[in-house]
Amino acid sequence: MASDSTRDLIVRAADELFYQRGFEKTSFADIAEVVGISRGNFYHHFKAKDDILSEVITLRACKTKEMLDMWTRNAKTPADRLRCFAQMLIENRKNIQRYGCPVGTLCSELAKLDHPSQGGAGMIFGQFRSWLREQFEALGRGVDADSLSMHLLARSQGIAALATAFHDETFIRREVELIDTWLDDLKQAPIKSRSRRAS
Amino acid sequence: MASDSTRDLIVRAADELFYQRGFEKTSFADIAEVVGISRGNFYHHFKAKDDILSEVITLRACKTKEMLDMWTRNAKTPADRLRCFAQMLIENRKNIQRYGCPVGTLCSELAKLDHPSQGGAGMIFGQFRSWLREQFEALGRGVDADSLSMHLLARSQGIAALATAFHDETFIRREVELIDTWLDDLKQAPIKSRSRRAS
DNA sequence: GTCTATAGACGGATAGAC
DNA sequence: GTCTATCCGTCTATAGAC
Repeated sequence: MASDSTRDLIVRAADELFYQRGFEKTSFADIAEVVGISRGNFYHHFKAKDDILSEVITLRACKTKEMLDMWTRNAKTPADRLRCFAQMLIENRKNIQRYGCPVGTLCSELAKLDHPSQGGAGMIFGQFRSWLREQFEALGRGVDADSLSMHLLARSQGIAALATAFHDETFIRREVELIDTWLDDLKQAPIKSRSRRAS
Repeated sequence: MASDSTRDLIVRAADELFYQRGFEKTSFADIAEVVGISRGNFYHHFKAKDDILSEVITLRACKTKEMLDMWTRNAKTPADRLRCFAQMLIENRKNIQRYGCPVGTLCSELAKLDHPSQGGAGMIFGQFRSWLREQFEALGRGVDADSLSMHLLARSQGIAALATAFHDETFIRREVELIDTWLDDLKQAPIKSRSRRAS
């Protein structure tokens, strides 16, 4: 994975550029310039731009798995693991304010392009969704674990979106704190997430 | 605003295409084809693509104002008005699942392009933010009205982002119901939004 | 004659593909 | 390195209103 082959260098450079400039806006020349190879050399490794995108998605899926595994190892309780997820927003706050969430913005762009790799990008969301669901299940939320997972995932996406628009770091910290509070309340309160409306 | 002048036809067509395909991907030829005019004709009305974007943002700001005014008129209580906002996600669910939130995706794209109109697009978020804050203030939340406004705005953005990725209409409805419940709880509970961590 | 709307052709630049 | 397609932006020409 951390190989230094030209092919891997291309994928890693494309990964970064797709995030910072978007898929459509990133040209072969941009990637070649970063890697330090000629454009002609390119088609020796990838015959089309879409092929690079596929590999970038695979790379991101691998990095996501590594991160989730690390959280699973380092944090001992499900609640702490969920807090790791929320904390990610603070750790990556600079990039999020500039470029948004790497997964969310890629999915959004590919959706508008109606690109074949839409589903692949969405699977990275699926990785988070499954991992979060496992944590909520371990927290004794067997019934609505998936709903809670999607809810938390959505909150993180919303925070990223507004952080990009308003460039407000305080907002990120405040919302992450709200998530932590929500997780605390979740442990005490019984099943409450859906149900009941006052009307 | 609802004029049929060629200029307005261009702006309205661009508005739709920017939403569906993205700003970068939409070409003059695309817009001209929809409007039914020649490309050469274009530059009599707009001398650059960025000028169209500016007008599209202005148009969207106007439409947003009209919508907010309508909610203010039609719903009598602040709580009902806030529910109108959440309900918007359900009403626009089809388009949201396909293209995401018009405001969020435009802001995200312009941020990656580092486009001069970034701020203009962000101002549409600002319209929602101000209007929501007014409702929370009217609800007796003078202190944290802006935080609550940003929180609700973020939730709506997160819902839109995941709805696009997973194409799940049930998820949208469930999350909107959660927002309604949250609004109900807000009326009863005193100031609770920030504060207190267990740790 | 002047002004405006429209059309179409041209050129420079760039991107993707080979 | 080249080839082709596309796109942005400019230029010129035409037609009608006033």
